[in-house]
Order: sequence, then C-alpha cells, then structure tokens
Amino acid sequence: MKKITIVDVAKRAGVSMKSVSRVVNDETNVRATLRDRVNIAIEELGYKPSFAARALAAGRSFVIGVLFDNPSPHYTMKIQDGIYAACKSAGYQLVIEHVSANRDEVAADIDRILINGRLDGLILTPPITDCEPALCAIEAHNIRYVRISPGAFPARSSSVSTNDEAAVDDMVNHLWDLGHRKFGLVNGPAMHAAAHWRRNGFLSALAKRGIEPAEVQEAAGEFTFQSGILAGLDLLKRDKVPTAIFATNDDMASGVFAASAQLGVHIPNQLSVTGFDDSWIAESVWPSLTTIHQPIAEMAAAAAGMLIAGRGGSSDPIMIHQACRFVLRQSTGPANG
Amino acid sequence: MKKITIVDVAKRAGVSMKSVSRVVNDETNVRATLRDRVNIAIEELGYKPSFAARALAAGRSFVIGVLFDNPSPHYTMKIQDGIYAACKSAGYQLVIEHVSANRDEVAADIDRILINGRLDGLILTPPITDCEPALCAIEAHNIRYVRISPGAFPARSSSVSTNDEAAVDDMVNHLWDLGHRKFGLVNGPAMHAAAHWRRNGFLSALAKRGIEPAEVQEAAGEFTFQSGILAGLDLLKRDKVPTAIFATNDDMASGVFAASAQLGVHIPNQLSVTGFDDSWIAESVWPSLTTIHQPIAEMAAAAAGMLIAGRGGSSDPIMIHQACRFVLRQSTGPANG
DNA sequence: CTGTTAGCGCATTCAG
DNA sequence: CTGAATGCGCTAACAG
Repeated sequence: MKKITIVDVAKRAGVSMKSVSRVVNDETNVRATLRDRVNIAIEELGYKPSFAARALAAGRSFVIGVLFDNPSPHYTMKIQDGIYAACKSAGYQLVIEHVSANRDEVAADIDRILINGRLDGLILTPPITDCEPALCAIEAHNIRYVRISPGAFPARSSSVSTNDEAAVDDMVNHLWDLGHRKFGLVNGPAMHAAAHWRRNGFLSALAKRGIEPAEVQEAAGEFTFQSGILAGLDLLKRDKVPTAIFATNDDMASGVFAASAQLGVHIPNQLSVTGFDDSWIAESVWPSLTTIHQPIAEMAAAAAGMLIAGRGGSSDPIMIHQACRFVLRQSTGPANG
Repeated sequence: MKKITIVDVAKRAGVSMKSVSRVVNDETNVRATLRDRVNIAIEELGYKPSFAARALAAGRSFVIGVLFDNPSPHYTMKIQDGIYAACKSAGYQLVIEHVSANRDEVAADIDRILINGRLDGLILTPPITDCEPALCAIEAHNIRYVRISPGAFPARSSSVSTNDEAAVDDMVNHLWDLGHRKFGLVNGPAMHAAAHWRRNGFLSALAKRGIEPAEVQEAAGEFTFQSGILAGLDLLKRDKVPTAIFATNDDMASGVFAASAQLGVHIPNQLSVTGFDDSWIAESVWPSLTTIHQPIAEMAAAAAGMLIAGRGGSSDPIMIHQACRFVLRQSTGPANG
C-alpha cells in the first residue's frame, strides 16, 4: 500500500501539480475537462490528500476544538454531536479540550492548547464562555472563536445563543390555561447567566397576566438534582403552596419530583412541574417532564459552521440566535385549588 | 508575534538544527552542557515546535482518536476524561469520531476517518469493539488500535477490560447478609457482551450459595430506563416476588425504582435494588443506588497510554484487566419476607 | 486558465 | 557525540 501523492495524480492526469491542488480545493480557474481528467486520476489512484502537508503548507490545521469545563454529560454530548456533524461534512477534525474556568491555570491551559496553530478555531461552552481570563488568553493567540450561550461581554466575539422568552411564554400560557394561579420557581445558581434569563422570562410572562413577582414563591437551587429536592421540600411546605412549579432546569425539576414523592404529593394531579433543557432526564422520569427544548446540537453546529466558513472573526463578530421550543409532556395538569 | 522556528533556536544556542531537534525529542547522544544551552534558548525565545511540521516530517500525527457509537452520555464522558488526561500529559490531541456499528457504512466511515494518517492510534468503545467489519477496515489501514471492554475476538487486538466477578460477588454477599433469598434479575440486551457477564456473575455467585439459576426471577431489558420500568413491573407482579432485584445497569435500576413507585413498593424497606455502572444516575435517584463501579476513565487512560507509548500493536497485543468495585449506598436493606 | 518555482518547519539520512 | 544536506506533500505566490 504505497503512498499516492499529488505528483502521482498530476502525472497520471498529464497536468501540473498545481492543477490537481486546485481541483482538490475546489478553486476556480480550472477548465471542466481538465477538472474531470484530474478527478478520474484521483479516483483511479485512490488519492487522499495528506492533512499534515496541507496544514504545514497552508498554515491551517483543518481542526477545530471545543473547550469544556465539567458541564452535564448530556449537554456535552449534544454539543459534540452538533459540532461533529458540521466537521464531518467539511472534512474537519474535532478535538476535545478540558479547562477549569475557575482556576488560575486557565490562561496556561489555553496557551498549551493553542500552541502553534494546532487549531483553526475554537468553540467555547458555558461557563468558559464568560471567563474573562480565558477570553483574553484566546485573543492573545489571535485565533477565531465562537461562544455558545454567552452570558457576559455580548459583543466581544461571535456567538450562538438561544431566545428563551417565547418558549417560556408558551409554557406559562399552558399553565395558565390549566387554571394555575399560584406559582413556584426554583432558581439556578446566581452566577449562571441562563438562570437569570429563565427567571426573568418566567416572571415577566406572569406579570403580563397580572401576577406580580412578589406573589411567586421562589427557592434557590444549584442546577443539581439534590438542590432540586431541597427547593421542592421548601416550596411544598410553605403556607402558600404553589400548584405549579417551574424549575429552571430539568435536573432540579427531577429533584422536585423526588420531594413530591417524599411528601406524598401526586404529579400531575396535585402539582404541576415544568423544567428547562429537555435533557435526557425529561423523558426518563415518571411522569415525563414538560419542559423547554434548547436547540443545543443546532447551536453547536452553527458555531462550527461559522468557523469552518472562515467567518466570525473578531473583525466581524456574528451573533446568531436560535429559538427554544416548549415541549408538552405528562407532568402538568389542571389546577385543583 | 512572529513565528519562532527550530532554526532560530539553533542560531541562538549556537548549535545545529539537529541538536535542537534531539533535545526537544529527548533523544540520546547530547552532551549535558549543550542540552542546557538549547533549553535556555528555547525558554528565552518561547519556542514551541510545530506539530504540522513534525507530523509531515516524521509521519506521525500526535493525535489519537476515539470511536463512539451512540453510547450513554455518562459513559462517553468518562471515557473521554480518561483519554484526555493521558493525552494532555503527553502532548497529544484527542479527536472524537462517531460511527454506527450496525450500518453498512462502517467501513466507509472508517476509511474516511483514517485517511492519510491523521491519527496515530485509535481507541474503540462498545459496541464498535465487537464490530467485525469495523475491525477489518481498521486493520486494513495498518494503524494501532486498542479496544475497551471487548466482548468478542478476545486476542485479536490489544484491549482493556474489567474483571466484574469479584465485585458482583461482593454485592451478592451483601444482599445475602441482609437475609435476601428471593432474587430478581433484569437482563440487558442479548447482543451486549457485558450483559452476559453480569448475568453469569450474578447467577454463579448465587449458585455458590445454593440458589439455583432456575429459582432466580429473570426479566428482559434493553439497558434503558423505559425497559427497566417494564421489567420492574413484570417482576413485582409475579407470584414469586423477589425481595432483591439486580438490574444489570443503573438506567434499568432506575426504571425499577419508577416501577416500585407506581406499585407503592418502598425501597429499600420492601425491596432492595442494585445496579451496575455507578453512573451519574446512581447518585441522582432517591434513595441513592447501591451499584458496582466500573473504572471506565482508568480503562480509557490505560488504552490511551498504550497507544502513546507505541505499544499494543498487532504484533504484541496487550490485554489489561482492571477490577470493578462494589459501592454500597441506600437502595438495599434487610429482607422482610 | 495553467504551469513553475519556492518554501512551510521539522526529522532523517549520512558524513564528520 | 555533532552537523550539513535532503525531502515529507502540499500551497502560495508568481509567471506564462
């Protein structure tokens, strides 16, 4: 199995090396007949370009990286799926990198990762999206990057975000139609931008319908199952017990399920619960969880697409927004009381 | 920020290009004083070798890939964590690849992935580990690969597996000590090698204690939450209701929890449930799940280590076994009945 | 539209 | 133990 190079193809097709290069790279200025001849030669020889050589000669690596910091496995997998799909069709490779947004080594980690142009572009996922030192380190390397769901520095780079409001409004509308007037809210960590947006969307949707924020029973959570249990127990033991609880992510909603089970409160007959994320757990609990779907894979694919297309550099930051979708399942029912 | 090359370093240190190369690659035959001079120059100039150039010149890419086929997110993340850790310390990159073990395109997918030595080595995860066409396609590319938890063709390549038996025995011992004598078993898919081993380990551990396989109530499952619910409902409605159920993975154990909740059976007072995997879900259910921990990340790291060390080729297939560990949590209690 | 000439940055011969 | 020459396979200027 000898190595077929671009020279072999050129010889076979009776053209110059450069013409082959042009065909391979879909450049313009090639006559159709010549292009065909080259393609035939490529086919016959089974020629595959060497990425190492292209990378060296062109100064591009055809590799894009994703930075993760210990997010949920489901979220991570969806992100990877989206990026992978985009990379696959474009002949790019996807490399995974882990860094801790909260540690001092962020900058050093990024320097290590960005050494000598191994990456053509970088995609950042929360919470690294909002990690200032990380952004600075990346920018020092003069590499294009796209942030997914940034919560801070909105115009600092290209980004892909979701537009939650409409979907949250749909959800509130659904609960309202079921007769719910007493609402509970399980918040996420204060540091997390998404937590704020979800809360604000919920409160303002209710305000539109005449429910003041002060009337909503709120409990703090940490986006974890355990914190959801505590928040659920808290809310269900208050004087003014809500008939519908919105947990700002599915993990906590699942915790509210557990709290309800402990207190003998039946879902959805005695209590309606909704989540956010449409994560895998939403279909794994019983009854299945009414929630809001985030187009995570789609966002990731869009981010990768930007990088692959060579767009979205610091000179022309592009900001895309993709819509969330209300997903009706079994955890909501008519209000009784 | 100009590019520092090996020539710059050589000039600065007053040595030849080759000597710098030797130092960088930790080769022998370099005088200590010369080595020091070079290292100082490298430090002063902030020299970082170009991976593209090394890849081209040396014919190695310093990249290792992992093949996934839609496994659980938790499992996937642990695998990635393990490999990443090994890669990080060795200066390798980790690229992710997805293929479907069940489709005809496996071979074509692998050809696409293995084009022109973009990868120095490949790690296969289940169920691709046992996909014959995939193995053939990989071997045709003459690339080193390591399989994680293979269920077939044991000596065909290097591999890293677990040794489940001792841990399953510990688990059975625990249940036995609690007084359980009526056991239920939720099996995994027939095609899945791990499902067999877990079942066999369980049955033989019971046999050692005098319980015949025929006395164990078995139900079929598919390693999914939903199938766990069905299996749980099935087992709990039989004439001979078990007091302890072993689900061959955590997802199904969680399904058994749901089934118990529906039937009003209390865990662990009326029923003990155990799982396998020690996945994230094991700590997210209530009560927390007694299960068996698989050293997944460790296995993955070992596989990557083999590849990075240049070992484990088809000429010297290395087979490593790592032990599982019984993890006691809250889902098991004394038998009453 | 097409071909020629140079490198990209490094590792690998092979001499000294 | 060290250094000079050669080439990995390809793309980027330039010429024609």
